Amino acid sequence: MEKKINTNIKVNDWMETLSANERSRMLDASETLSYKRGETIIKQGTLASQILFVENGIAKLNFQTGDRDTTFSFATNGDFIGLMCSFVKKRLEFSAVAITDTSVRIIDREVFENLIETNGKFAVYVVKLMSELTNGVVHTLITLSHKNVNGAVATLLLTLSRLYDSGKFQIPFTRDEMADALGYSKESIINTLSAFHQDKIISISGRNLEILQLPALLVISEKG
Amino acid sequence: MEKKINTNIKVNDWMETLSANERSRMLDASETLSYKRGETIIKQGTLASQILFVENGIAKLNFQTGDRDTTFSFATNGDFIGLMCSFVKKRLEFSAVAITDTSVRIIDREVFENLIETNGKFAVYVVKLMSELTNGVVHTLITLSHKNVNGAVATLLLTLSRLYDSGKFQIPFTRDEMADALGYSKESIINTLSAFHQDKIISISGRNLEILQLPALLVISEKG
DNA sequence: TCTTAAAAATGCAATTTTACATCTTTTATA
DNA sequence: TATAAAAGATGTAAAATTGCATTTTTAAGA
Repeated sequence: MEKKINTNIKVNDWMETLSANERSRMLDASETLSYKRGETIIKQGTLASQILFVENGIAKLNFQTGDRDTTFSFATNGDFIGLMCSFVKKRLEFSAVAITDTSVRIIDREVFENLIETNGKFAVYVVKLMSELTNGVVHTLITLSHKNVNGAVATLLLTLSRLYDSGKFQIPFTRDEMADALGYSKESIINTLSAFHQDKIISISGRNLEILQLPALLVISEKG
Repeated sequence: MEKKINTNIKVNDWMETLSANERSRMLDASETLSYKRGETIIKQGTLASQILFVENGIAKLNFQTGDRDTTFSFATNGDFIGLMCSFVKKRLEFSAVAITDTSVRIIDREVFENLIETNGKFAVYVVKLMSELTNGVVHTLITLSHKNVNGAVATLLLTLSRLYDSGKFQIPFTRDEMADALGYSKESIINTLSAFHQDKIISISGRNLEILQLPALLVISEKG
């Protein structure tokens, strides 16, 4: 397993700041668990006692407010899951749900924090990574709030397409969940998807989606 | 000046993780500058070579996308300005503008990073602080995207009221800037403020605002 | 496989938000 | 203080979005 990790460029990045000894200390304080598509990896409100790392698969990060469950970010191969929000005082304020079958390395937070405390290079790496991640999320959320439904939906579809690395995939959300993630009503989402379908920009049937005209979708995402 | 810092509880918090020696190293690599209301403290696109800390006053954090300038967070006495976004690779992706007369301690990023690298306690403190800040921003932005104009405006007014610690203050935004910060049109903002005024929930004249019915505003902020 | 509940689709009316035109007020500065 | 430019206000029509009612489709469990 360790060998597999080392073949992944994204992983190498942070592993390299750790000594062999530290590396095994972290791995010893961790385990890899597998999650089926749709399974909850970690739930908002639980103690923030673990750091999660995607070895394989895709997870979505949800923020619960009231009765809504809003997806605000994703994590895929080689990403920490919500690292920028993982060091809160008491309880986690986000959930993570597998949107494909996903294997996750679960690292003890105590050990992770101890590495931050004792390995300066690692600490700086983590701080920089968190900064980049936060920047990305803020950028996404603000951009989204200035788009209309078409733009928002197009953007989400493109994001998913990049995650799945394919123009053809199963949408990991109900229309209702997309509505919550994008801040629109369920009907607006449905109408928009239907319109895209009728305009032959996408082909959609239930959750099965295929992007037919990538350029058009890109324009809508930009201008919308 | 140092004495003044130490009387501030919020500041003590992080200063305490530093030794006297480290403290003076950081202070030696810093200077305090004063900004008039409206002055730009740091501009998006400049090299991310400084860490900013508010000694006194209030600053707003803006994110520029296209031609819009969207306020996504604030920093006040004892806060670092946009710490969660300050460690990006190259250039800053946010601006900071003083919204009251503000004195800012400007710390060299090299030195700050060096302290993270060499003082584990400080590193852990910074990581936790960044996590809390990111959580707050994400929460704010998501909540906002699920509100209507009334709710969004009410929420912003309440946030400002808390920052100024008063029910009576000058709005530090043009109506246009509020529109960008909240993701609505200028006219929607103007109409909403006028409606609040007519309903005697607030009293507004130009930028001079007074909250007349705090409970009503709280309800609108919640439900809207 | 059948049954049933959840999800998706659709049409339409109601509501919210925007966009535009116009006018007034404020602010900055010459 | 005069003047121009920016900001604010207002009304109305157009556009976007929501909410509701109803029907169809899909997916899960018995």
